[in-house]
Amino acid sequence: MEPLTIRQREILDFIEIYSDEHARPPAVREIARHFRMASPKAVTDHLGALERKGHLRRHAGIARGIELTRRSGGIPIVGRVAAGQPITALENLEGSLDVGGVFGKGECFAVRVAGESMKDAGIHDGDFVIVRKDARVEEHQIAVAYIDGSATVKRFHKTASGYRLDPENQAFQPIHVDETTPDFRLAGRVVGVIRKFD
Amino acid sequence: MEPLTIRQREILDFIEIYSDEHARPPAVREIARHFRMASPKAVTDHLGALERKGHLRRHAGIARGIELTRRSGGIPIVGRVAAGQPITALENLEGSLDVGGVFGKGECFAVRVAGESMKDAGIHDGDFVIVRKDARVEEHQIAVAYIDGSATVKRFHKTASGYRLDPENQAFQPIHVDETTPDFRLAGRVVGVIRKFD
DNA sequence: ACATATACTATACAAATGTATAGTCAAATG
DNA sequence: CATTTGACTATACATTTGTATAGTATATGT
Repeated sequence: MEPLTIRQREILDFIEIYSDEHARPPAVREIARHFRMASPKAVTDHLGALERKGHLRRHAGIARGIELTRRSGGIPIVGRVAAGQPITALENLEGSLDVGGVFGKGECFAVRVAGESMKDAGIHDGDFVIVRKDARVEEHQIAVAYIDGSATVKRFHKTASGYRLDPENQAFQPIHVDETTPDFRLAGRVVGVIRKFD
Repeated sequence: MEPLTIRQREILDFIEIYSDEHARPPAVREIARHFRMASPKAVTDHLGALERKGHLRRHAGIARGIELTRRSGGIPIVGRVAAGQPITALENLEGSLDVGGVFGKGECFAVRVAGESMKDAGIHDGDFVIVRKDARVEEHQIAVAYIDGSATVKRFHKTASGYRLDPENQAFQPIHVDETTPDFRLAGRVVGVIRKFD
């Protein structure tokens, strides 16, 4: 997707925040007022660029006819991850979860948990963990890591030689990560859990 | 809260559905068109009534200035429940949880769990359980019940003399409910759990 | 040097939209 | 039976709002 200019980013952010706060999109002149622009044309030029780059759709003639294309269907659910593919590869998508704003505004995705290796943290087989890509993972926080083609949920620690990924279940062993570990990457921090009954 | 007439309910429903589908509220004349009304005044009369009854707020002079008061912040969070008060009494509200559409469209609320009596079901202290008021509670499902002024999360069973509410933790005892139990009521079925980290 | 894109100002116009006045009809209410 | 309320029609008006034309200035790439 074509990159945004700084100004376009600012305006897109404003539209998102305004939409959240007011439950309706802003009017062209409200955007202009916020950025102290003297002419509505300045805004429509930006809206045209943002529409061309695929970030929003405009409905001609109707008041506040700005429709954001992202946020429309919730966050993607990532399932089992095939070797070598990035964790958010479209091939792995199993649907989406409309979680509203519970888990903040960062870019999130959900992973369906397989197995009971985190049961003492209250994370069970079939649960969805919500992962924030932009959040830094600090010592002792729960994270999703990507090791040699498969995703795993574990508690994160730094060690002398690299990292240690602790399960929360005595029946499982910690995973030690160092320079020799093939294809290790942190996907993001776990910011929540969702379980659905029936 | 003052009850709505059939027509007012229809119009409120339309505004909610339209807002979901378009990510903006409808215009007065769009509502009129949908209901084949010849005058916008018919709609503003209804909007006035809906505003008076607390279901929406209008912002004078601005296009599509209808703000729904319910869905504006997600589902309500109910905390500790004082004796004799209904579980959704305004006095008990501790905020709200914007859960989007994950748990369906029925009327939901969230209860913050206190204690570990359901830990074997993966429901822990501090978790939010999502309760659907309109869902029937069947044998062996998890439900929120309201007993003599306090809310509790338990697994539900019918017995010869009434009901049994089972904890999912051996350290706790089942609760037996019969005709002598004061003020027993099922609040709704638990359709999900949410846990937030940090 | 020239074309192109970004980022605007200034002004104008028409359509979309909120709101109001005046009145009708029927059902509910005291 | 008079009054109120709900649910409208018909019409009008002012504001809000999207959109367009014309033009300026700056930076970027060819």
